Amino acid sequence: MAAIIANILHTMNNRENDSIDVLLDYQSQKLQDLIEEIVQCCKERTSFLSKKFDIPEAELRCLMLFGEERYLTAKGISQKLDVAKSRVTKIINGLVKKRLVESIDDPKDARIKLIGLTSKGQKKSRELSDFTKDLHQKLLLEFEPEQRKMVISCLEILRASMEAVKNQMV
Amino acid sequence: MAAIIANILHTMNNRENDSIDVLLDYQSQKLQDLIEEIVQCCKERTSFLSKKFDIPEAELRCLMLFGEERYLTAKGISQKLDVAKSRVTKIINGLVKKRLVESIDDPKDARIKLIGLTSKGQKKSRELSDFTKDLHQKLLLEFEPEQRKMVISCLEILRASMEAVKNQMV
DNA sequence: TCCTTAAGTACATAGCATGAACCATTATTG
DNA sequence: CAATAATGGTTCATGCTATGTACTTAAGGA
Repeated sequence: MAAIIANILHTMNNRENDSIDVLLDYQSQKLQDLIEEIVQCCKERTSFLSKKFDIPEAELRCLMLFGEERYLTAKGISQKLDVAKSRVTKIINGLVKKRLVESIDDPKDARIKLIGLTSKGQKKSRELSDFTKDLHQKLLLEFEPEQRKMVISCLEILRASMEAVKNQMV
Repeated sequence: MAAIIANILHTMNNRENDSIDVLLDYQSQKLQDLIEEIVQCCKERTSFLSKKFDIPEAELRCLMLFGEERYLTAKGISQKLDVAKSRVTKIINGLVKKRLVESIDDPKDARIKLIGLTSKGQKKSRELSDFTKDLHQKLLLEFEPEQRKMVISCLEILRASMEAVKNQMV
C-alpha cells in the first residue's frame, strides 16, 4: 500500500504544482503513524519494567529521581514528576511500604520531610537504571555506526520542532 | 554541559581504544533523554486533545477507529485498542451517553452488537482527525524541506530497531 | 440435544491523577 | 510581638484507565 502511494507520488513528483501538497499529506500521515508506533513501544517498555520489577510505574519513575540528590522533598518530587503533591504522598507511601525509601524530619524546618533511598532502594534504583541503560545501548547498536549520530540529531530536530509547534499552538 | 562532554569526546576520539565505549555511553544517554522528552510531549498532546474535545482519552482513541469501517464490534475495538473487552464496554457506554456512538443488534448474530458513529460522532471524529492532521503538518513544516525525508527515515530506523530490541529481549 | 465456544456485560480490584479542605509550621508585616 | 500570610504535607472525594473473573445469552458442532 505504502509502495503504491510512493509510486504514485514519484510519477507525479516532477510534473505538477499541487503534487507538493500530496507529498506533504503523505509525509505527515507517515510521521503521525511513526510517532504513534514509537510512543506505543515506549509505553510497552514502561509497563514491562513495572511488571519486571513488580513496582507501579509512578513509583518506578519516582525511584529514578534519586540519581544525584541524596534527599528529596515531596514538593521537589512533585515538580520533577509533574504531578500534584497529593499524588506524591501516595507514591511515597507505596515506596515506604516496600521499604525502598524512608522519610526523616528536616531538622531545620519541621514542615519538611526528607525522602531518601534505603539501601534496598538504592539497589533497586541501580538495577533499574542499569537495565534501561543497557536497553538503550542495545537500541543504539541496532543502528549502523554511521546512522547513530544521524538518528540522534534527527530526534533533536523532532523534539525541537514539537516544542515549537506546542508553543505556537497557544 | 553537553558541549563540554562533546568536547572531551572530540579530543579523545581519534586517539584511543575505549573512547568508543565513552561515545556509546554518551549517545545512549542522549537517545534515552530524547525519547523520554518526545514521549512526554506526545502525552501532553493527547491530554490536551482530551481537554479540548472534552472527551476522555480512551474514548477519543476509540472514536478514531471509525476511519474506514462503518461498524465495529466490541471485540474488534478491543483488539484495535489492545485492551480487555470489559474495558471496551465502559468506553462504549461513555460514548453512547454522549450520543457520539450507537449500537444496534447484528441481524445475523444476536450475540453481536454493531457499534457505529452517530452524525454527531462523525462530526467529532472528523474534527479530531482534521486537528491532528493539521498538527502533524505543522510539525513537518517546522523541518527544512530537505530534512523531512531524513527525519522520517530516521524514525523508521528507530521504530524498526525498537521492535528488534523488544523481540531480542524475550 | 448436549456441550463447547463466542460476544458482551457486571463487578471487584488496582493504579494514576487532580483539586479542595485541612493541619502544622514558618515567615512576614503592621 | 501578635496577627496574618505563605509553605509543606496529608486526607478525602472524584474520575479516568485497565485487568481479570464470573456470568448471561446465543451460536454451532458432535
